[in-house]
Amino acid sequence: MDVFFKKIETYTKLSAESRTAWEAILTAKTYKRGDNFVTEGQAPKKVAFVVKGLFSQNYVSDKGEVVIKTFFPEQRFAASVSAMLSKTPSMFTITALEDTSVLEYDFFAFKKLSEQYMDIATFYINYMELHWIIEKEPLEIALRHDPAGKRYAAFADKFPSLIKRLKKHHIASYLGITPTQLSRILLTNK
Amino acid sequence: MDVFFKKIETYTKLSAESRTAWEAILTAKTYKRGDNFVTEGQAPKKVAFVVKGLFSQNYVSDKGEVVIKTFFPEQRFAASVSAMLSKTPSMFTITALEDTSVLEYDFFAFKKLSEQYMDIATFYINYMELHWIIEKEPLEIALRHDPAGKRYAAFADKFPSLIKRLKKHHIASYLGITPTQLSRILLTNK
DNA sequence: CCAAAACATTTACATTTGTTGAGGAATTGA
DNA sequence: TCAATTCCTCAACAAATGTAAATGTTTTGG
Repeated sequence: MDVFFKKIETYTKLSAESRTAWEAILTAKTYKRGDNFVTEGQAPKKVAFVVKGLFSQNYVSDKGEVVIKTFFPEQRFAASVSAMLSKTPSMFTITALEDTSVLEYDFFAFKKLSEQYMDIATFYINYMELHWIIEKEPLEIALRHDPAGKRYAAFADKFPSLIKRLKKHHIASYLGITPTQLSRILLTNK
Repeated sequence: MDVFFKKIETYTKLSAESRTAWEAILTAKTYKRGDNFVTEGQAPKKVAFVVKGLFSQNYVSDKGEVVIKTFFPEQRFAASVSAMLSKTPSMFTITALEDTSVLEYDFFAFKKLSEQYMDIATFYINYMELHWIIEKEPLEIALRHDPAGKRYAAFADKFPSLIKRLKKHHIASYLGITPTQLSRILLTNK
């Protein structure tokens, strides 16, 4: 539990009441490797803070190709946010790539807290600013402009430890290329 | 001015005080086609609500290739957000593709208002949720997975009026392809 | 209105990436 | 442990996209 609020406070300081209120909606859970936290087609309601382990958020095309959008390692908040916000079935599945223990909470309960406690609203704003804006802007350019080799180098540079934990085909799926192409890239960079 | 607050209220209802406070930091300005609202390398501070006209936000690579990340037509809020948030030089330029009239305000003055007035914080949250999460999630998948022809079709489908206003090379730049390739795609789809 | 600049298309060739299928290595779960 | 499964790499060929250069059209600013 401490690790949770310690992480929260990297976004903004929390009052004691806010902490207590948030604590009240937290539940500890574990997911075995291969388990889904969110399943495509269902309307999700929960956010999972990853204490230990690793989730991926992925889309499966009609042809069965898997495209990974994001990895959620330790201390990240995993959720299919746009599905919750629009209360529609999720286009993504969130899967445990490793045995994963989390602290879960109901997103709408959280939203209510954010309307009640200004510091929780501030957390939410700061979280979105960092992870949905600051981190995504360069990525959007790279996806349009950079060849996969360059995107791999950038990913490896930013998340060296993740690279070691991931299967190659997961990395390929995140880069939007086939395992074949990733093999070629790794050959070239050797 | 009315069109501004009318748009705001599509995100959340605003109290009279909030409106007055926000109104106080608004300035009307115009940009001729080709003018920059934000220039790469500078630390921007302002947000521009587009009343009439069209901006593009683009990145220029070291080789001089232009990659367009977003278009800001009427009633959108144009800004290089991550540069402002992190108070670093912008990696993007925001340019007027047409003669454009805007209502500008200082982003940090706005942030202060959002800490003071809960309804302005709610606007900011709702705005980010819609434009940075709900709209971006499918795009991120498409950029990784869909060939340019399919991305063109999706763009044309979602913004039919924009397609007519834009030069082909701007559309190509938004899709992350060359004008040559866009020509081929348009040939095929004919 | 007109000359200059910007834009769009096409062709030929190069590069990147995808597809399919095969073989061997690593991993896993009973 | 060990058989089954999953994973990785590689080869050969196919498709998508990039590059460069030529040409004709459109737009634009004076």
